[in-house]
Order: sequence, then structure tokens, then C-alpha cells
Amino acid sequence: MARKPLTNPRKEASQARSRATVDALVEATARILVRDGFDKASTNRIADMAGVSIGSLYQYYPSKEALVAAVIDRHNRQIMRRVRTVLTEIASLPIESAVRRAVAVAIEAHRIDPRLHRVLAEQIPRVGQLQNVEALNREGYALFRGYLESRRGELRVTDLGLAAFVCATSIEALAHTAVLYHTEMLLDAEALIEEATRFILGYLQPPPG
Amino acid sequence: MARKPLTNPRKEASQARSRATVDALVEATARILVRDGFDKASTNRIADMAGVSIGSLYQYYPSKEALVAAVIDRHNRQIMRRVRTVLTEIASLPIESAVRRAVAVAIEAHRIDPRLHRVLAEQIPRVGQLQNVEALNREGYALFRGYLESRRGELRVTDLGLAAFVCATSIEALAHTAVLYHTEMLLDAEALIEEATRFILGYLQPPPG
Amino acid sequence: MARKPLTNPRKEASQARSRATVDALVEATARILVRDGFDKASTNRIADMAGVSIGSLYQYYPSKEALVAAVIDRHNRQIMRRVRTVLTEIASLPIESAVRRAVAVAIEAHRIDPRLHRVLAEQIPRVGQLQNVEALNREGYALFRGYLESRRGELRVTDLGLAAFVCATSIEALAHTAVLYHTEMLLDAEALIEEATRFILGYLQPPPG
Amino acid sequence: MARKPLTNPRKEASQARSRATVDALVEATARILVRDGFDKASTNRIADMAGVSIGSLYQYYPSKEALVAAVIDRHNRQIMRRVRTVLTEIASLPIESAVRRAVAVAIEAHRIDPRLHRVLAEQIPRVGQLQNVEALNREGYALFRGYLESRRGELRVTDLGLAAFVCATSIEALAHTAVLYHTEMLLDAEALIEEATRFILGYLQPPPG
DNA sequence: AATGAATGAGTTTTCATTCAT
DNA sequence: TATGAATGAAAACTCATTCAT
Repeated sequence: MARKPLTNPRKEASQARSRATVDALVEATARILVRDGFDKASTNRIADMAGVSIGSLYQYYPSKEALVAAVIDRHNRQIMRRVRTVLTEIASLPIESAVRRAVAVAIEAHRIDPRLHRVLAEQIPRVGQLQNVEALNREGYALFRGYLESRRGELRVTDLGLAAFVCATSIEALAHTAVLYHTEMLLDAEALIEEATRFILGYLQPPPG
Repeated sequence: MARKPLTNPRKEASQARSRATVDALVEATARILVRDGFDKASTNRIADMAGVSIGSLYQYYPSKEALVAAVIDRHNRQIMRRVRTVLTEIASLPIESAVRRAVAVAIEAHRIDPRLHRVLAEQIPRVGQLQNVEALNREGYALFRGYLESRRGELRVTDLGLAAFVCATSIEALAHTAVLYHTEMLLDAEALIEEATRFILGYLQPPPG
Repeated sequence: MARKPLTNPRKEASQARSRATVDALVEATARILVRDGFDKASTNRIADMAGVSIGSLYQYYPSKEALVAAVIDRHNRQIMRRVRTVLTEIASLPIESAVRRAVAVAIEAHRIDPRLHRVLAEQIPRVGQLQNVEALNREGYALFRGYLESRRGELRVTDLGLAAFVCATSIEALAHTAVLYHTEMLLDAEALIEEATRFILGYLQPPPG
Repeated sequence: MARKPLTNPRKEASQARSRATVDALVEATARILVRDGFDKASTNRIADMAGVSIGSLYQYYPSKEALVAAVIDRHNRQIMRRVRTVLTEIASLPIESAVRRAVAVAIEAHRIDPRLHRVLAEQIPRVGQLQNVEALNREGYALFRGYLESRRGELRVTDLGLAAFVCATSIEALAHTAVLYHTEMLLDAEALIEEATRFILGYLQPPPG
């Protein structure tokens, strides 16, 4: 049996007090990550900001990486909760509305905590492999592909795997870049959503007439 | 006058011997970055791998960041040399060929040194702002926008700034993701290029008929 | 608000164990300063001699300078405790006894730890400004001036500020030089004290008759 | 036979060009000592400021200490040339004028290059033992003692060695402190000289009447 | 003689982690 | 369980000095 990786929390923190400690630690880690970046996020500083002794920190997390992993996990959960809901809802929608909703939720998801998202996106590959942003993209891709398959007849594309890759990657990139590096574009988010929707539809749908 | 940023090299290597030292340092930095990542790239390790004393390292570069900046610079130069050439050549091509070439060169550029590219893309923000990947993307965007403007009459899109953003961001993301995270897609690179080309064209061109 | 100077200790040692650590560090610094001089006093050596890890050293003092400042502080406190007491006591004494006591305490003060005193006197300027030997001299000067003012009627000197400067500077210099560079003079310390006393009195007092 | 100490210059620099190099080196050392202090005076910086290659520096001086020693030496020579002249001239003067001239020359000597004097006084004991400021004081003491002996009959003091020590030490300290730490006193240097003269005379001379 | 590239021992300092209380 | 003092490996960086050219 595989040994528990060192990025897993040490214990489940059943009692209320422990729960509060754990929350404070993760929250403090996120704040420091945002404020100072990964390299400056020392465990002592995290414990300090969490108002917890360094000893206690190590009672709940076996390493700095484990803490960062917990932050990633929390952030990812928040994003995926939203994305999953929406990508499930669109199952019944016609393509145009479906794509529009998908684009909108991508932007929305990136706006949940953009500063944290940026740090995680930029500095995180170091921590585990499966918890990073890539994993999210893969799930989004899979969900979107499911939708495309259900609408296969209405599409002009044939390789649905490839099409889902193209769409999911582009939507993610547009949302990511707009939210993190081109905030001015979000002043008129509707326009951006419209443009991206037309972009995707021009690819997926057969030409009219 | 602004203080010299600590990411600039310290002195020019004039003699042949010192030129070799500097080259060895940059090369060693790139190798270690690829092999071990930014955090493990200590100046001592770099000097060691370059077969140069730590003192020599600091004679040419004032910090680890300066070395990384030099690597980024070298890599960016390589990429942009290629990209610039191609995006200039396409000026005379019809849209379809132009887009196909643009997609192809994006992939090609990411394949120059994918492992290095990945490290740089993921860990750059710490070093200067102007030499990171964003700057590249902006230049690609500007070049592509110039092309679109020269073909304005043949396009269905009206906001060319927005359109260039959408295209450049997507092309870059597709190339980036395919090269770095989905190498299996490159087994049939032609197919990918074709798909992406159709994708972009479906957006830019008015529907046929 | 002014930034905390780097010569202040980092945190107060509260528990008994840490108090011992801090003491050991200051003591070790003093010893090395005496034995090897400022330049050879590396933090590693200090930690080593204190029997403390280098990490602990930096938990309490942010730099070598801070440690030296602590040594200076401790030494100055010892000296001034003695000097202040005596210069307060002499208030009620007639001039001759007062001067004799002042001279004696100056020598005494320099003998508290002459070798340390010498190093500090010679190498202090680098550390803070306010804790160096000058500050001490100024306090001695002020105290002595106070005494002169209370005896103004019995003196032949008129500019008491100048007179205090002359006396305090000379007494300090005689004590300093004798203790640090002419130890043979201290074989008959009484004679030196007598001579210096006559020296000062010849200046302060009106000629007899 | 004793090996040449490492604080002696390496060769005598006979030719004019060598002479210029040596001068530039000593001058640069003095400047950096004044501007940055002993610790910041690296040989590379010195060579740089002297406009000489580091290799050449080591052709003339075997170590950093040797350079500093040369600076001390040059400074001391300047001071002693002046002091010696004056203390020789006073041989024929009556006590009062003699003391006044001695005090005046002490101040004058300290004003030759006060900033350099301060650095040397404060940070130099590290270099050789005989070249430091103490050596100067000793010579001043000896000269003054010679004068006292020639006037033995006119003095009330009996232990001339002790008296010379007391006078020389005090005069030096007053000049030193006034010049380096109480420049405001030099606004009326005459007053200071007068006061110090009365001070010394009150001690040396028998009471009038 | 002069140059300046190269050296590397030695210094300061940080920070993840352990463990006695 | 919590605490925080203590640890020490490892990192960045300096600078006196050497030596090939």
C-alpha cells in the first residue's frame, strides 16, 4: 500500500477547536501567498498570522507543501462547485445558450479570488501534480466534451475530443488572461462574453443557410 | 535616475575567456532550471554545473534573479526571432494561409525548448516584469492585430482589438497546452493545426455563400 | 514612525531558558571581541562559543551589530551605574575631595573590563551613535558641570561649560590612557590620582593666599 | 633575521610611473577610508578608485593592511613634521608661550585631515602596533618631557615623567575631542587655546606670589 | 610591468522542522 | 494538546588574493 503522501493533512480535526485552528492556518496561508508570494510564505509566518504556535501548525500539516495543497484544494473546490453546477445545467440548453453560459461561468470562476488564483496558477506546479490548475482544466474539458457528445448531430465538428480541447482551452485562456492581465476588458464583460460566444459558435456550428 | 535593477548583468564580458564563462553560466542556469526548478537552482549549484567558481558567477551576475533573467532573455529572443519573421511574412498571404502559418509558428515556438518554456512560464513572475511571457504575448497580439487591420475588408469581426486578443490568446493557449501538457496531440500536429485554423477562421471570416 | 534600527534585539527573552541563551550570546560576543577583535567576531563563532546554534542567535539578534550593541550597552550600564553614584555623592563634598573622588572613579570605571573597554573604544563607531563612548563622556561632563555650578563661588574659572569640558575630557583621557596603554602607572594608582587631582584643582581653584 | 613584516611596501618604486601608481593607491585608500570606513575599503575598490588594476595593487602592496599602514604613515608624517618643528622651536620660549604654542599646534595637527584622523584613531589598532596614533602620542610626550626638564627649576611639579604624561595626554585629548566631536568649540579657537593654556600652567607653575 | 579573470574560503542569514516543557 | 525555544542545513554573497595572458 502506498504511503500517505506528505501533502495530506495529518489528522481529520474532528473537534471544533481543531477545526478552527485548521481553518485559520489555511486562511493565513492563502493571505500570505497572495500578499507575499510562495517564496516568502514561511511556516513561521503562517503560524504567526494564524495566531497559532509553530508547533501546532505541524500538528495538523506535516509540511509547508501540505498547507499550500490545502489552499489549492479549497480554492479548486470553490471553483469546481460553481463550474460543475453550471456545466450540468447547460445539458438541456441549446448550443448558443450553453456556450454563453460556459463562457460566463469561466470568467466568473476566475473572479472568485483572482489574486490567489494568479499565485496558484503561476507558482504552484511545484506542489503535487494533480492538485494544480491543470486538473481543473481537465475536468472542465471532460464536462464540456460530454455536452458536445449529447449534441453531436448539431455540430459541424467531428473529432469531439479535439473540439472539446480547443474550446475548453480557449475559453479558459480567455477568461484567465482577461481576469488576470487585462482587467480593463471586464469593464464590459458582456461584450467579452458575446465575442467569445460567437468565437466558439463559429467553430462548432455549421454555417447558417 | 532609476537604480539599476538587480536583474541586470554586472559587467559585459569582453575577452573570449570571460565570454565563455558567461555563456557557461547561462547555459547551466537553464539546465538546472529545467532539471530541478527555480527553487532548487542555487547560485552555488549553478556555478558548480557551469564549472566556474562562485566568485566568477557574482562577477557577472549580481543575483540568482539576474541569471534567470538572462535565461529568459535568451529564450525569448529565440522565440521572437522566429515568430516575428513568420508574422511579417504572412502580411502578403490570404487569410486562410496566414492563420495556418500563425498557428504553426505558435506551436513551433513552444517546441523550441518546451521544458525550459514550461519552467519559465510557470515561475517567471518573480523576476522582472518586462521580460516575462506576457510581454511576448503582447507582441504577438500586436503583430497579429496589424495583420487583421490590413485585411479588415475581408473579415466579419468589427472590433479588431478584441478580435486580435481573442485569436492571439487562443492560439497561444492551444499551442502552450498542447506542447506542455498534451504531447499526445502533437503526434498528429497537422491535424491540430488544421483544427485550430478552422477554429480561428470560423470566427474571423464571414460565412461562405 | 522610524524603522526599528537593526541594532535592536529582536525579541525579549521571557522564559528562563531563553534568558540563558541571550546571556550566553552577549557574554560570548564580549569574549570574542576581546580575544579577536571586531572583524574576527563572526556570528558563527559567537554562536559557537556561546554553545548555541546559529539559528538561535538570529532569533534574538538580527545582526552582528545588534550583538555588539548589546555588549556595549551592558558595559556602559556597568560603568555609568558606578560613575553616576559617585558623581552624585560628591555633591556635598568640598572641591578637593570631590575632584579626587571623580578622578578615582574615572580610573575605577575604566578598570571594570579594560580589554573590552579598549575594543569598544576603538571600534565602536560602526555600531549605533547613541550608545558609543561619546554618550558616556557627555553624561560625565553634564554631571561634573552640575557640580561646578553648585560651587561657582569657590572657583576661579568663569565659563563653567568650558571648564567642565576641559576637566571631564582630561580626566577621562588620563584614566583611559593610563588604564589602557600605561598600566605601569597604575602600580601606584594613588600617586596618579593625587597628581591628577592637583592638576584639576590648580585650574579650578583660585591660588591660595 | 626577522622576515619583513607584511605591512611594508613591496618595492621602492623608483621610476616616476611607479611612484605615481603608488601615490594614487595611497590616496585612493585614504579617500575610501574616509568615505566608507575600514570595512568597506576593499582592495578591488581601492584599485578601482586609483585607476589601477588589482594586479598592480598587489605588485606594490602585499596586503590590504600594508596599504592602510601606508596611509597611516603618510598622515603621521604630516602631523609629526609640524609638531616636531613647533616643539623644537619652543625650547627657547618661556613656559607660558611654550605651552600656548604646544596647545595650538596640537589643535592644528588634528585639523590637518580630521575625517581621516578620526577613522585612523577609531579603527586602526588592528593594523600594526607601532604605527597607530599611540606612537604619535608617545613622541609628543617625549618631546614635551624634554622641554619640562630644561625648565625644571621653574616648575612646581617634581615627577617630570608623570607631569609630561598628564600634560601631553590632556592636551591631546582636548584637541582631539574638540576637533572631532565638538567642532562648535573651534568657532572661537583662541578662547579654547587660552583656557587650555591656563589649565596646564595652573598645574605646572608655582602659585604666584 | 600591467591586466583583469578567476578563485574559494569564509561570512551573514533564513527557514522548515523537531522536541523538551 | 499546545507552546515556542532550539536546531542546522543550506542559501546568497563578498573580498583578499593569485596567476595566466
